[in-house]
Amino acid sequence: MDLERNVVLRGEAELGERAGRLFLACEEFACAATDLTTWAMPGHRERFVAERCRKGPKPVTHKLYNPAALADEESERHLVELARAGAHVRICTAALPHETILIDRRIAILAGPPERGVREYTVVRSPGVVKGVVSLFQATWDTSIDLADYRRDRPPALSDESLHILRLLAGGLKDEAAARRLGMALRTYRRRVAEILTLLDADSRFQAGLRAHEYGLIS
Amino acid sequence: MDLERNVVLRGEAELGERAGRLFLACEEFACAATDLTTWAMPGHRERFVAERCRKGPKPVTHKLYNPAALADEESERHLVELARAGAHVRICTAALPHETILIDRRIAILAGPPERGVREYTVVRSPGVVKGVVSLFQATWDTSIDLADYRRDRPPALSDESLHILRLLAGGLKDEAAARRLGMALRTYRRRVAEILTLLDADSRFQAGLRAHEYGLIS
DNA sequence: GAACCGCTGGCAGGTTGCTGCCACCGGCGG
DNA sequence: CCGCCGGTGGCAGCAACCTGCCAGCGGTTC
Repeated sequence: MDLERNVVLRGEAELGERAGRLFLACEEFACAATDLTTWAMPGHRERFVAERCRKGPKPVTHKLYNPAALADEESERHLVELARAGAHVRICTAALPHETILIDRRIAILAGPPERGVREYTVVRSPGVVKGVVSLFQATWDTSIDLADYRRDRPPALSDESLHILRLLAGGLKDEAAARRLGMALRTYRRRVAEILTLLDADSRFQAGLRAHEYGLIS
Repeated sequence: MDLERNVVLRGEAELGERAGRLFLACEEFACAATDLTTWAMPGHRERFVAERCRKGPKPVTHKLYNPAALADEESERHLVELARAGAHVRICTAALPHETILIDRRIAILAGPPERGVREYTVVRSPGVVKGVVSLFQATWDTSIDLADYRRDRPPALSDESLHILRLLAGGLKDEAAARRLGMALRTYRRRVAEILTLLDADSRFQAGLRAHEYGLIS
């Protein structure tokens, strides 16, 4: 294979099909993106993740995002769970110039702007180019801040529903009563509570109450 | 019996023996005191309370205390539990001139200053005197503030141990681990936590965490 | 010393909270 | 139409937490 020949893929579907296998058997994985929608690949990503879990040891993973990646509750929780699963996650306040994936420091995938709704992805193997991209990534990484540190100072973005649940918890309601109040099943309510605990980095409900007030989410 | 003849009792023991039965079968009970030590009657009070419970309906109870009555954790918890049991409790910021008990608006017991460690109690039945005392009590009561309102604005007085427990809870430790850390049994630890919840007026640990931070008891 | 008292801690049985599993449903794309 | 996917909710089993009961222990009083 000609390392100097770049391959251009159009759309996430093609990216998933043609480059998917690259994600499976790698030892080092790095990516940079403004938010989580970039590499979403609906219907593909989940399968990759599941398959990679089965395969063996997780790759060392570095993920770099703009603050937009934790603008809403769901995204933020996703990041937190990534970090909890062992990935290194950092937040970069400067706009990320080009969304990028790096695999084993050998392959780079650069995303272009969307054209007529479809984005182009360029797969680069050229050692010279990849080395340059890696070093740029590294520089950006070094000046970025760890997710945990970044999150420590600011309250998580919570949906109205989550805030409502916090108020019910603050009112001392049992799960049973609170769920009824919200017109949802007990199971779902507890799911919500668990998600909130995750966002608040709380190991117990006591801690959650503490943090909630600390962040001014209640009063 | 000559209603105008006052009876003077010396010491709490004599008070308990001679006046104890008065507490048992009353419908209305009111008392005013600076703190909880006043009418402690160690060894007697418990029996009265237990017996009165067995007897029948609780009397309507009004208790008036100085802020000193919630200076320490144990006293405050006692007041909270009184209130929870149905007693009306108010806090009077002015010094209570004379510690007083009123029974069914018919009998007044006034406590004098201690003499050689022993206090004198005067049991008054004179309708004129009692009426006057009742109206004075009523006036003081009216200008005093309900326990719940009084407590709402200020943090409860917590012992060092309780604060330590709060820190452990804030650290997200499980009861098991926290108890071990404190070198106490699980049962005792949970007792402590329950006591703290009572003082914080919390129905759940979430609420407790909230209040703890609200009162600035953590950071 | 004996009786008493408050506190402790073990135990047991209950409630509440947590979570993995799976069936179901509604929306969406093919 | 079908299949897929994300979200929901029932269920079951477990973990955590809550409490009443009681025996034991050390300190106080008589």
